[in-house]
Amino acid sequence: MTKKPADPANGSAPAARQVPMRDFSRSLPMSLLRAREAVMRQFRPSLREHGLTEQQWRILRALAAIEAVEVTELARTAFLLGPSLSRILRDLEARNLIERKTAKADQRRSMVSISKEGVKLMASVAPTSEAIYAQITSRFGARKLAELQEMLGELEQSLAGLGSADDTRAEG
Amino acid sequence: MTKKPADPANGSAPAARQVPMRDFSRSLPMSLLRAREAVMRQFRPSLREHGLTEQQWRILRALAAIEAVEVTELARTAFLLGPSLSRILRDLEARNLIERKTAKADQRRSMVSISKEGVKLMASVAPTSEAIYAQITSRFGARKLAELQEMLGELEQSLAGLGSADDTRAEG
DNA sequence: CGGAGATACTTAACATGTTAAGTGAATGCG
DNA sequence: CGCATTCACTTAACATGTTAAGTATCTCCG
Repeated sequence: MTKKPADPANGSAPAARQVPMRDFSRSLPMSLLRAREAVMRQFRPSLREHGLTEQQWRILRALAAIEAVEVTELARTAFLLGPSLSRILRDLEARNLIERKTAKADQRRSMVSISKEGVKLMASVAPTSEAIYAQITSRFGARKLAELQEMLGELEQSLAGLGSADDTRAEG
Repeated sequence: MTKKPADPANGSAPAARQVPMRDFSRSLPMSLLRAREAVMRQFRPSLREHGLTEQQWRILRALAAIEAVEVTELARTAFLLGPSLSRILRDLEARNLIERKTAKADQRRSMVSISKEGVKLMASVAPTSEAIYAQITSRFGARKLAELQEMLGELEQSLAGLGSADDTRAEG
């Protein structure tokens, strides 16, 4: 902030092209990000109408399939970090969409389950969500979709255990 | 919050399995999220050592290839929303990693470029970054990687123009 | 020329991502 | 038993994602 030259013809001219790298727009992380965004863009409006975020929806879906889970396992299932999950559960509980009980055997654990209201909300969202998914499948092709997911799974596998030894994140 | 029953044998018992849906852990968004996370986990530690976040690194890389860009085009290139970019540019400018000049012809536009310091930082990060990318490529297979990215691109294409007509997001 | 509308950002507000630290409860071991 | 360690979460702090609103500038048409 010492100076703010308005004259383009001086020493502070852009220092571009000095660090050759791959075209980052074609990097794997970018490809994955763009693809995921393209997919999520289809779902967000519908979720939004029901007052749900993508992550809240993930949690409800994870809970709908089971009786109750510990927070830690829910984090693994919904692929959320502990702190995010903690906040979201607090909000979902305030909205009476989920219920929490401390485990009898281990006072540290808290068992989370979906409430009747939560089930009702899910029931109202699920049809649209399934329809959108079906449309995506039909657009892209069911076979190609299966192939893609197969490759994504392989990618995940091939990188498992490469990062730092301590995986803070939720992964099976 | 009217009641908080501790007794499991009552009407508030978990209401699971009442909304049949696909196993969400196998949904496309989750597959993409997990795959991307597996990839990014490889890069984050290195970036972190250099005091950069993933997004800051994207911006620097986008800037390294050109003389200067408008903020809006940079958003498109780095695939960031305007508000995110606005904040990050403020911080990167404070750290003297980028420079900004108001465009002469149009006072609304601001031209962004990487600074000499920014170039130096990039030069110190790039080797590790490239090495990690090479390792990922080798682990997964160069051919498969190309295939995967091809499919991701096709997925993106097949969904283009499906969402709401007004695409706020940065996309070509 | 002048003001309505469009543009290019920026700010604001709220939710999540990410890492580190904190808290209370369980475990293991001397 | 006593206490250090581990465990299951929660809080805190900072950065980004996401949508809406605000600001300054520019365009264009009457």
